[in-house]
Amino acid sequence: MDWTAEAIERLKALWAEGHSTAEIGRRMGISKNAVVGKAHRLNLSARPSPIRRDAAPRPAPVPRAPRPVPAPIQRLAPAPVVRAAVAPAPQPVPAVAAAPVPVVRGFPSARPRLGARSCCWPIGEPGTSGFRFCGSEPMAGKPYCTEHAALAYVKPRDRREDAA
DNA sequence: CCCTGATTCGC
DNA sequence: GCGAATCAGG
Repeated sequence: MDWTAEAIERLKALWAEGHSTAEIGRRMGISKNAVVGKAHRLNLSARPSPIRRDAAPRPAPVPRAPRPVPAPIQRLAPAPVVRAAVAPAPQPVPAVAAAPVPVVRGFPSARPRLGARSCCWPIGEPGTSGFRFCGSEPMAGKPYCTEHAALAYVKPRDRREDAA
C-alpha cells in the first residue's frame, strides 16, 4: 500500500465514519491489518475494542517463539483397525501413559484422563470441538473399556490364505 | 465458524 | 513504516 496523502485522508474519513477496519480495508482494496496497522501508527485508534487488555494483563507474555507442534493428540488414538490389513501382533497398551499429555489451547478437555483410569478411545474428530474420549471404565490393565478394547485389539487372523 | 480491533516483529 | 500473523474477545 502506497500511503499517499489522499489514501491517508480516505482512511481517516472512513475511520471517522465509524466503519469497521475490515470494511475500510474492503473499500480501499487493502487488508484490515493494513488499515489497523496504519490507524495505529497514525494514533487514530480509539474505537471500542472488543478486547480488554488492561484488566487482564497477560500472565505469560509468550515471546512468540517458533512453537514446536505439540504431540499430536492423534497419537493417543488406536490405529484404526483395518480388517484386511496385515495385522501386527497385538501390541497391548500404546506406551503413552507415562508423559502427561500437554494441554493444548484449542483442545480444552480433549484428552483422556490418564490418571482417572477411563477409556481413552477417541470419539469424534481430533481437533474439533466435539472431540472427546470415551471415558467409560476401562478393562483391568487396558486403556479401553470392554467395548472399545474389542475394537482395539483385533486378533490377527491366520492370513496365510486370506492375505488380501 | 464468523466477526471485531490490537499487538508483534520480520521485512 | 508496513502489514501478515497472531492474539483475544464476541
